[in-house]
Amino acid sequence: MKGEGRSKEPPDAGEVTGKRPKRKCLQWHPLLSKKALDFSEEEEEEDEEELEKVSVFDEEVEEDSNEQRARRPMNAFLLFCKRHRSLVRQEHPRLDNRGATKILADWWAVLEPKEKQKYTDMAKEYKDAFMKANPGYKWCPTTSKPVKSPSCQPLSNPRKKVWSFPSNSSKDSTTAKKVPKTDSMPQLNFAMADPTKMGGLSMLLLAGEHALTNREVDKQYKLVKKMGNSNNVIVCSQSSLSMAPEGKPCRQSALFQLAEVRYLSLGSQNMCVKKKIKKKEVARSNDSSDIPGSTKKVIKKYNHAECPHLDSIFSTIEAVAKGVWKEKPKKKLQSSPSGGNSCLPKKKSKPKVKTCVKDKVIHEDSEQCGLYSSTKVEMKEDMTDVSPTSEAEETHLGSTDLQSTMAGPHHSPCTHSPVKPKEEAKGKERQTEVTCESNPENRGSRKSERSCKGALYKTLVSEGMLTSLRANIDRGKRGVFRASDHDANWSDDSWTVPLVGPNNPKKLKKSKSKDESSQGLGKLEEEFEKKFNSLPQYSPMTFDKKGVAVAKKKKTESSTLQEEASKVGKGKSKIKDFSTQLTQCSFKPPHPSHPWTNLHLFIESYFPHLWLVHHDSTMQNSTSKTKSCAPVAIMCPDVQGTTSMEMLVGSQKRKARKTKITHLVRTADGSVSPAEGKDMNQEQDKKPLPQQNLCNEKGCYSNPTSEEAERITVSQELPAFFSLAALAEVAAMENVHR
DNA sequence: ATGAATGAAAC
DNA sequence: GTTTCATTCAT
Repeated sequence: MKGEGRSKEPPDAGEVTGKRPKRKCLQWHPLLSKKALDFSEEEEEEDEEELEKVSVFDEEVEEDSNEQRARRPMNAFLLFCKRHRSLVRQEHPRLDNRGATKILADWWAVLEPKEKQKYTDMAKEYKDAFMKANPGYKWCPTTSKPVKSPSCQPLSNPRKKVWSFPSNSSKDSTTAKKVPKTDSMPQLNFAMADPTKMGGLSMLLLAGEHALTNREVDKQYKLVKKMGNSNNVIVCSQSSLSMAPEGKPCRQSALFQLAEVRYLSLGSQNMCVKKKIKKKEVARSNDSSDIPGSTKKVIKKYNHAECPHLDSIFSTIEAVAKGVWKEKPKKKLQSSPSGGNSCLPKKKSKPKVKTCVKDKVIHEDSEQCGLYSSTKVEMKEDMTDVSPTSEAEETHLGSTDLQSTMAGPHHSPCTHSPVKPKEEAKGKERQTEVTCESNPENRGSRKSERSCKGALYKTLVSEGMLTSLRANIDRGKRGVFRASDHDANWSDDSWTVPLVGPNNPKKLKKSKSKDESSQGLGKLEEEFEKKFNSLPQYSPMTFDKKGVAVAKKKKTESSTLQEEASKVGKGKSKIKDFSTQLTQCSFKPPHPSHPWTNLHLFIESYFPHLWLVHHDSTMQNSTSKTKSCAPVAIMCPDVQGTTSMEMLVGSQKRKARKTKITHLVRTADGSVSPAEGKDMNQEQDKKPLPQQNLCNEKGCYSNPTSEEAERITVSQELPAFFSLAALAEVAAMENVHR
């Protein structure tokens, strides 16, 4: 087992294709170098390393430090997304994230530079801080080959450095060298601690995060291990909690505090480590499942981290222990309990795993901590001690935190106790500016959670709390509002909405999980949150207006269209595959008899943002032209980006990846069908499809024949734009008949 | 795990 | 130019 991990390494390192390393690479390095215990291959950067290290305790090889890989800082757009996504969701509850992202992109596009400024500034600050904290950080870790940067590599092992965490990767030239052996931490801390630089909370955050994650964690783990983890864990969580409140007074000092804490050695408590455990990891750990340590570690992490929510955590842990974690569990069935053992999946066998998961879930429900074997025991311990406290604390903190953190004038609305979301919902109705959204998400320091988010999220989903709840809400709301307005009260509140049923464990859990996140945060995170929250949040209305304005404006300057069209025609055309989008929307084709108006409604409901544009610009076009290519065009930005696309603000700048491109090909029978494959591009280039359904010089689609249209309508497999076109066609025809 | 967007960085 | 990966979270 131990050895195995290593075996993997060679391939990665050895073969450098020249391409950037993929995720795989990430997984690789930490253990390998060391000894890779059982984990042999770690999946992801973060967590594993820690785990492993722990095991190692004696010596930490530098690699340990490396293992952890810091996450890239968010860019302006991402910050914007994070800040506004909830708003978008409020407006369009139906939309899934992808759709929301599109809208966000549109919004972003229409924002004036000035308005973007804050975001870009923050992004920059964030980045700078990050880089300071992580001197040698590479965005894209080089594979085996070190890039040019000196920071990276150690001669001895090129691969080891790959990940480039600052701490270890630190530059050789500077002091870094010693860091690895002794304690890399100190340096980092200091750097961060530097008052002059402290200005950016982001920096603080990063620094703190980073430092903690790497070294601190290791240390903690070690300590814990020695001491007996369960207790430690508890302690940690408590301490962190207690500190939170007190910390608020001085934000700037947060960093310092962290540093202090660390150095005190206190022992373990330092704040929260936020790492997410990847499934793979889990799986691996599982392999080694026999080893109690692994489980423990996991548990610990969670506690510290932002995942206070014990229940979910436990379940996750359990899953991890089993090695099943990754799978999505369906709760419905339960298999025999014994099954648990049987499923130790080293690999991911889906079916089996599922079963296991189910078992787990069930167990939990029934006995909360029904774990298996060794894991079980430990878990219990932790739980007993922790649960009560943590829970109470959580709640408490939850509100407290919010207030202190959110303090911002505008945030007030958000500060509500989790318990009563409803009220807010009412008031909230359109107050986009306030940002309730920040509340749930931000407040929770979602961001930091990123690390654990994946796991947590999965857990939630698996438990059915998240998805189902959300879906239900959506649905319900939809039913009510749907036609009328999209104001949608449905907002983030709904998330909190636990109201649904206090009794219901699921709900509770859910709400809890949120709270937990908030509470779990460290000060640093809080700071970050603050800053983040201070970013302007623009109301949807604003964007709508802008969008319209832009559209109009663009419309006036139609000249560009031509260009685009020609461009497309040249063969550069790459078509995005919208079919997925459509399908995602649980698209239901309107009844053929639907009149145009209905069609519009339909479109609007499914593609709100598109509709927006369409409304404005396209419609007119359609009037003049007999054919309604407008909607189609809208659907297919890249291609006929021409007309309508132009109006669309933003997005579509990027070309679709080759892999994602769907090409239309006329088949022998004359029908059009999507073709996949890389070759398609070439084909397209060679044979311009303008003649086909795509677009003609004017940038308009030729309409499919009615027959074709119908056929298409039936099968949803076809690219969205075709489907829409077909729909439109059908609808139009029907209308005419009437 | 995927994808949807933008953007920064590394190729 | 292309590819990764940052964010979120429904699927």
